[in-house]
Parts: sequence; C-alpha cells; structure tokens
Amino acid sequence: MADELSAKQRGILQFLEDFIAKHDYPPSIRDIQTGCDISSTSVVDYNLKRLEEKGFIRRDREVSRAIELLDGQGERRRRGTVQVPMLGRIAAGIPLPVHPDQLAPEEVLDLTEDIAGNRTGLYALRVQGTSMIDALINDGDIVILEPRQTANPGEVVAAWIVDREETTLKKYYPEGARVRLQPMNSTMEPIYEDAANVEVQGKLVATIRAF
Amino acid sequence: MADELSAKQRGILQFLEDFIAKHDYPPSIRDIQTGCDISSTSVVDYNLKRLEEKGFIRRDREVSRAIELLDGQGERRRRGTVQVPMLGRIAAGIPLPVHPDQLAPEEVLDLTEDIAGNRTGLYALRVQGTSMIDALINDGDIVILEPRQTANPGEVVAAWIVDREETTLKKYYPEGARVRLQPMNSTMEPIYEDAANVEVQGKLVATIRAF
DNA sequence: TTTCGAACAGAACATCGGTTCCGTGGACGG
DNA sequence: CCGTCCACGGAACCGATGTTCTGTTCGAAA
Repeated sequence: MADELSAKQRGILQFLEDFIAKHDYPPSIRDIQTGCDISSTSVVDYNLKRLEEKGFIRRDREVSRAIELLDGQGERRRRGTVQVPMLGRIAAGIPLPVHPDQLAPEEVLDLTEDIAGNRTGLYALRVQGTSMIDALINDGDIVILEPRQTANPGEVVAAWIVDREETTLKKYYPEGARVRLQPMNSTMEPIYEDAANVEVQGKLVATIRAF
Repeated sequence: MADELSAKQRGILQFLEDFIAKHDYPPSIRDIQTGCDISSTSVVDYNLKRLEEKGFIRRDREVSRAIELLDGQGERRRRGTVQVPMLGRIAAGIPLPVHPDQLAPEEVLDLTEDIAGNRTGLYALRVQGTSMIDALINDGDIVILEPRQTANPGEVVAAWIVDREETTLKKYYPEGARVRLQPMNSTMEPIYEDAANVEVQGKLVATIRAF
C-alpha cells in the first residue's frame, strides 16, 4: 500500500490534531473544510476516505464528528501523550542502537508531557542486570533517552566507552583532553576516560521503575 | 455551590467517560439518552446543564457532540491518563499524610495507564534528601504510592517506623513477631523491627526520575 | 390546601453535518 | 486525439442532533 500522503492530507491530519487538542472533540467535515481552506465538503470526504484507507484515522459512518485519530499503523492514538518506542534492552557491553527510528519497536510506551517534556525522538530501553546500580538504576527499570551526539557538562548521558565496548549512564564532565564520568550515586567515585574514547549516544531524560 | 451530584448525573458522567474511552469522541444527546436509559432528550439536556454549572463538563452550544470532560474544578481533563495528586514531599522523619484525599493537591501529575495500571487512589510524593539512596531513590525523585494498610511479603512499601518517627521505603517481609525490611539495593543489609513498631502506609507503585 | 420549583416526559423545530450525485480539468498512456 | 483515472467543485438530500416549548409529577415550604 502506498502510505504517501498528499500535502492536503497532511494538512487535514495536522488540523485534526490541532482541533482535537483545542476542543477535546473532533471537527465536523465543514470545520475541516473551512479550517484547511478546502472548497467543498466532498473533497474533505474524499481525502478522509484516503486517510482511512491508509490507517491514519477511523471513521464511524453516518455519525457526526466520528473521527478517531490513529497512528498510521491502524493503532489507536492516546491524546495528550507521547508515543515512545521501547527499542529493547540495554546492558553493559551492548551498544545502543545507532538509528533508533529504523527499528521496529517491539512495544510502545505512552508518556505524558509531564515526563517527556516536549522533546522529540525519544526512545525507551529496559535495563537488564544491575550493572548500572551506581546510577540508581536497577534491573528491569526503564530509561528514556533523547538522541544526542554531544552533551553539556553535568548532563546525564548514555556514553559508549570505545575500548571497553560498553555503554554506561553517567554525568558528563569534559575536562580538556579527558572526560570525567561521574556516577549518579554521590557516594561513588568518578571514572576518567580519554575524550576520544567516549562517544555520547543520548541524553537521559527519565528513568521509570514500576512494580 | 452545591457540588452534590444526583444518581442520574453520576451515571451520565460515567457514561461520558466510558463512551469517550471507547470511541475517542463524545456521545450525542441521544447516545446518552439510550445509554443511560433516560426517557427524553430534554432530561439529558437538563442534567448536562447542571453538570456544566457544577464544573464537570464544558459544552459548546449548537455544536453536536461538543462535550468536554472536566475534573469538577473546571479544569481540563486529559484523556487516557490518570490524575495523580502531588501531595508534597517525603523525607526520613516526616510521616506520610494520613488522609491523602483531604489534602489540596499542590500540583497534579498525569500518568498513563502504562505506569499507573488500573489502580485507584494513587498519590505522588517528591523525595527530599538522599536518605532513601538504599532504595535506589534519589533527591528529587517522584514516588507513586497506592494507599495500603497491609502488604504481602516481598512488596515494596512505605513503612512508618513508630519509635524512630520516620518513613522508609523497603521490601516488606513479615517474619513472625518481627518484620524484616530489606533495602531495594541488594548490596545492603536488611533491618529488623518489631511488628508492632511498623505501620504500612502505602505500597510503592512506581518511581520516576526526570532530568 | 395551596404554591412553587426541581426534575422529568413528549414532541416539534431548525439547524448541523455526513453523504451522494453530477460535472470539470488535468495528467498520462496509447 | 481519445479514453481513463485521479483529484476536485458545487449543490442538494436527508438523517442526525441540539434546542425549545408545553405540560406533568412530586415533595417541601407557606
């Protein structure tokens, strides 16, 4: 199936999102018509049919304002939440995926903006093992990461230590030619690495532990 | 203002929630009528007016299905999320509030069901200080608690140690007349308390650390 | 008992809004 | 040049739906 959307269809989709965010109920055909500067209701209907075929919305026939937003894979979309793909597991010794977008998420985690902020491109990993206990992160915890190649001093990053071939979560302090990686647990000592030996992969946004 | 709701009004509110959860768009007057076994549309309209006066919904006149769910204080409600009151701070030495419901929440945290499950009565506290570092909980973290007076062995609970006058988060293991409280960090040693000296106040549902 | 207002019943009304029918113009292959 | 298909315009149709009007019931207050 061709999932390509025309400019008009993307406009309608955007309008749907905005309208629902604003009013908490979906727009009527004619709301969309005026909102998107479309000349006829039949054109709106036509494009809504295409959008429905492509799995971006769901409609109940003969019912007014019965448009439900989907995510393009036919999956229900939650409102006021951000969809964060669960891309797998993270453990010391295993590199983070390089191109998170290209992986088929095995699962999706819904986060509210309270937690996600308005960052984009976030992804989630489940922590395996207790190797990050010094970052107050336990086996089974979920970490939310924002893709990054660089970091500001003091930020908590997922860093790939090249020669040790492992990923670790630490506070990042560049100090000239070397980098100080400070555990988040203040009772533990920092480690120092050559700057060329440290690759920042992402910035830690949040950790979640559910029981 | 009298915020008392009649049985019919509570039924309508419940129906609204269910309908929106199911369809992602609000019901029409006649949907409510049949769904709540109400004899006339005017009765629905009448009760919706009352609900609007009391701040539980918001309506746009003359627009179909234009019902927006509010929280009873005139505040917008997020869909697909659970409203968790942030009841304040928790630190060693400060007891948890006894009746969480009666406190005016200073803030509300939106949680998705992914985190909250379908538990009810949850409340959130912000952790102050590092006294719970042995529970992998740091200064500034948010803990989500479910009110409980009892706990099953192995569950993580917020326990009030009577003679020490402090609250702690530990795994709970009743062992006859005494209770073993096991830190969540497996490298640390448990403490033992007389069963009468330990009051379970809540069960830990989740911890969240945002950066 | 009478009065009055809250809550309800039933129906009519007028608009809202999804659907459909018919027509147009342009791109494209033959 | 011609037929076809896609995207669109315009308008009408008619069921869906919010509103309103009149009247009834019932319990509490006067």
